[in-house]
Amino acid sequence: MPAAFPAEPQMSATAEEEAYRHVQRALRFGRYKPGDRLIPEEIAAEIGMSRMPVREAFRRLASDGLVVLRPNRGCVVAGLTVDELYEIFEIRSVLEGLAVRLAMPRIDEEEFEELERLLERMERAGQSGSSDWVVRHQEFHGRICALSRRPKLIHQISALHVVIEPYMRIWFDDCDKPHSAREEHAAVIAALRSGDELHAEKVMQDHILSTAPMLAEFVSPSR
Amino acid sequence: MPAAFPAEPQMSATAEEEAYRHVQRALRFGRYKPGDRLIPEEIAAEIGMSRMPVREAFRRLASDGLVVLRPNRGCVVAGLTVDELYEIFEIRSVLEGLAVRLAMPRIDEEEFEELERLLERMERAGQSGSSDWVVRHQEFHGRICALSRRPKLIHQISALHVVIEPYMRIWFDDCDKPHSAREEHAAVIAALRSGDELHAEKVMQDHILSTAPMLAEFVSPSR
DNA sequence: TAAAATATTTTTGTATCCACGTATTATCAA
DNA sequence: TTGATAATACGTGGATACAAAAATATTTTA
Repeated sequence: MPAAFPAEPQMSATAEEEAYRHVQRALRFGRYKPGDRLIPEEIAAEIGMSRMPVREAFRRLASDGLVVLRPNRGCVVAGLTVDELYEIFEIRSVLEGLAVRLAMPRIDEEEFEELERLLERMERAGQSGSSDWVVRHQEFHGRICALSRRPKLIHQISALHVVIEPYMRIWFDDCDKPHSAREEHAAVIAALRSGDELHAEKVMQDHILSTAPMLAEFVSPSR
Repeated sequence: MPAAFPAEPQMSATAEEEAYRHVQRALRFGRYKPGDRLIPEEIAAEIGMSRMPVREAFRRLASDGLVVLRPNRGCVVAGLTVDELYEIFEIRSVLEGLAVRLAMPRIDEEEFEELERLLERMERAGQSGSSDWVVRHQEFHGRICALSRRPKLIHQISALHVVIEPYMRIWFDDCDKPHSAREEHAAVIAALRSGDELHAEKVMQDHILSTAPMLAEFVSPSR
């Protein structure tokens, strides 16, 4: 089974890794809000370790764009402006488009059925209103990306999904109807089945770009 | 003047920043080779600081893919396999293609002339055989990306250029003839001038993908 | 009331210490 | 000799205490 996202839980080897996962998780689920200050001491105490590994984790989180580190001013939860959100969706559109193009030639029937199962799960999560939908949605996109067998590509796309996850949650909670997502994603599968790589790439690009405006209302006006 | 890469030198505010720049620079210029171990103590002594900021810098460098951090085994200079190199070029092709597409509508005559000047500089650096060519080449691509006015996009592309820089240097040193680069880059400018966004995007994509195979011979067989 | 001076809190970095994993070397048996 | 194994040196990951510098908050002064 190729690498996919969301990343499956994994025993954390080092303290830094634990701190990284801990804070990332909190950010993904929106436990910290944009602008919140993250105090190394507090977080260290929370997980039961010293400042050092937490500070190291901050560097990685900053690199991921989840957090902003300003000299002598500490660590603050990053918020996205509307422009930044659009930019991320533009980037996602070409990266996931590429993933689709590369994945296409090697998808077999079994994998198509897997994708359809994932679509089903996403649909069910959506109807039950649980914000599990966001995870299922990531799972669906992650599965397709995984089929490209491009580790770096998968990693980059995954990182972008993490950044937008909090906004996806707010969005989904606010408009709980399963909206047009079902058809859009079904169309992606259909395009994959078509055998036309460039067409499938385009469909994925359009799908991603079409969701950006819907989300845009829910970004924090911060920054 | 919009942000571009290579990043212009900047007073390092923190020790971590200094360590980060120091090691990144060494890696870009190939002072450390893939597989080399980086010992925090040594590097700290080299710059005149303690281990902590160096360790933090390592996390960022690892996040950039310049270095591999394995638990209890420390920090090792990352090397690219041929597959990874190709993957990076695939990613570059769609990201820089996107940058071109977005930049196109807002390029004015002045900026075209600037690009032509940069092309000229690159050409001269190539003829003089100085490995300055690599920097000029980055400058050219960086300028075009900058015109897209997408900070995150620029940042991501820049990070990829840093990763491939050592290989570009080896490549250039080994085949010092100015090869077909001149025409390729002139074609990019021409495509930008054409006013056809999708065509320009395609030209940039093809340009980038065409250089990958030439470089592929020079990747370390390490990993 | 506004500006200046002072105190406080945070952040950043240093120095030092220790437990533990890894790698290397030396030792010993086949 | 050669291969396995034990001893050792080294580096890593982490803790902790401390100092300097910067930012922030508070008080004093004009």
